[in-house]
Amino acid sequence: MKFSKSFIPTLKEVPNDAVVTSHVLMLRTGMIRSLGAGIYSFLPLGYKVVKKISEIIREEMDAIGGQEFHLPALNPKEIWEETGRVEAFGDILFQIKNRDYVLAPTHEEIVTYHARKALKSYKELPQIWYQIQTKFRNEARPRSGVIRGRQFLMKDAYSFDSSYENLDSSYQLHDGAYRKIFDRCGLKYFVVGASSGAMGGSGSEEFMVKSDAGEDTVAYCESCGYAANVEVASSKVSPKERDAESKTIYEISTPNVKSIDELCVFLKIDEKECAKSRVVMHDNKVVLLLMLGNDEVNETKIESILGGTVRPAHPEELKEITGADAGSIGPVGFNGRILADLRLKDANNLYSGANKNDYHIGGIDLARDVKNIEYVDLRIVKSGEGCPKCNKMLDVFTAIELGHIFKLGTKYSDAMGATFLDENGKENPLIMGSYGIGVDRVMACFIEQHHDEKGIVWDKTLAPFDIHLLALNLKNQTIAETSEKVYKELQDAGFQVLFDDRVDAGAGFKFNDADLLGMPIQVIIGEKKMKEGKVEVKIRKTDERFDVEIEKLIEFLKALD
RNA sequence: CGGGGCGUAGCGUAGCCCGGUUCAUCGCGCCUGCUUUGGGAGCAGGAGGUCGCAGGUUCGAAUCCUGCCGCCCCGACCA
Repeated sequence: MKFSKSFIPTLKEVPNDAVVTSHVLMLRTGMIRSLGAGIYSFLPLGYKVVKKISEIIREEMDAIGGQEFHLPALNPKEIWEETGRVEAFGDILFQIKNRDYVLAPTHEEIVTYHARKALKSYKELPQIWYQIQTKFRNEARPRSGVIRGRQFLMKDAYSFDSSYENLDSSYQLHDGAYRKIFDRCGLKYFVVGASSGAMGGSGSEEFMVKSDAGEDTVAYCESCGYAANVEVASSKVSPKERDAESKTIYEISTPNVKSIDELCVFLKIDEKECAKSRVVMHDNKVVLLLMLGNDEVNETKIESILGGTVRPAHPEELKEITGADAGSIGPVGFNGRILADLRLKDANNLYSGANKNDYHIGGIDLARDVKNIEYVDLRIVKSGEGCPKCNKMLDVFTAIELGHIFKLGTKYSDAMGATFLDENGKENPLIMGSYGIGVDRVMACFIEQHHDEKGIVWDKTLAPFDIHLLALNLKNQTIAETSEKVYKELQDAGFQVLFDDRVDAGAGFKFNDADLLGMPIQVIIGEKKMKEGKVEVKIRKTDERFDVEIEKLIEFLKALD
């Protein structure tokens, strides 16, 4: 492809409304343009990458027996009503105004619709159906470029099995295929076990990539691979040690002391000697949560312990229940259910609120002074704490979800009456799995992981072109002729070449564009090396440069692979 | 959906508080010509604008007021 004839609108300046690196670079390299919030056009260069990713996905899906479909994005609403998901999706589901259609945000209903009509016998199972297709979700707040859009490309796959054991193997096949896909794409990722949530079913895993642009927070252990959403993650932290002797309980006047930090300063004590109280309402009942020092409460953990939703008590409620305002509340004399974090188990000589404004209590022995206390894991895991599996250091960071695999079970086949006849002629619901990959996210994540201050650094696998050929001064006849010849030879040798043949662009301009676009190899033809019958080969990733005789160029480049 | 910010040429911006002969600024890009060609070139000339939209205040609005639309960020949400 000749640059002069291509539509590759690179930008020198960073567009105003891009913040995330991958978004900035996708705009600057002319791979995408925005059409509205969360809606992007893929330009030729960007679409080349999309096609490369799609091809890798196809190969790996085909390798596990997947069959590619192309299902409509425009769906009759009544099919979605069969599973109750019009309601479940709510505002996320785009609905067509002048006909009863919806724009599909995923395709469980549609594959189940076809399966119910066509799959009748256990002999036809298992089936793996997939497609690479545009999905629509009316996100309240699209962000981070292509990472969270209202329209996006997704590979979605669905498996149909005759038993849960067979579902397990379909699921394992996908797990393997996903690892191959992300490996081949050159992504550094990790796998997080997740609860399947409202999707239903018995198990699921998320394929995640570490990124500041991420929307999930995960705890990850580099050394053993432990990974968990911070909502459910635990860690090894030392509990408050029990002193040999318990002091007697005593009240302290602590005017205007509200926070644990203020209390520590005021009393000249360590935060590990303090028990922090938080009061929440659950099912109209009061629950006091007790944490060591400044440990933070994990809302998700409480909700799974208590069941149902929990909200913080209002200031008025606090006053009524405890007799004090936030900052002076404590477990001693508290009338209600008390949950304490495991770190506080049977601790003594603690300081906490006195349930009386401007007073705290010292010398608390939880075993002695507080009755009916339940010890559970309530903490939010922090970076640097011990991995629950191997005790090495945990890292806590945000991550982007690239892929998700679910064991669905019979949620959709039950709702829609998709059944098959087993060996005994008995009718059973199809047992399903569902498996998704965000194709544009793969692209964005690759860029997040593979760039430097000059631009993108592609690997050969996903690069839009293998080689960026730069002819520096095309007004020089020799260079013009040589570069044209080299361009042909490289293509004949099977390389995909982007040939910067722009006559009026200066050398520096071309170098910078080449570094920005980031093809793995640059072949530079200029007067300097030309005199010796040589061209320069530059490796984008390492900035290594080689002077190569023109006749030996192809041979040299092939050896690089 | 709550909070914040922004909207001036393709991109990035100045002007807005304090309305009027700096009122539409500057840089990049674009077009023409010449020069230049190993790290985002130089000179000369040129094109490009309903100042997001609608209303209002005023003799006069990019500037003040109201409403709407759009975009970005934080949060909530996220099968």
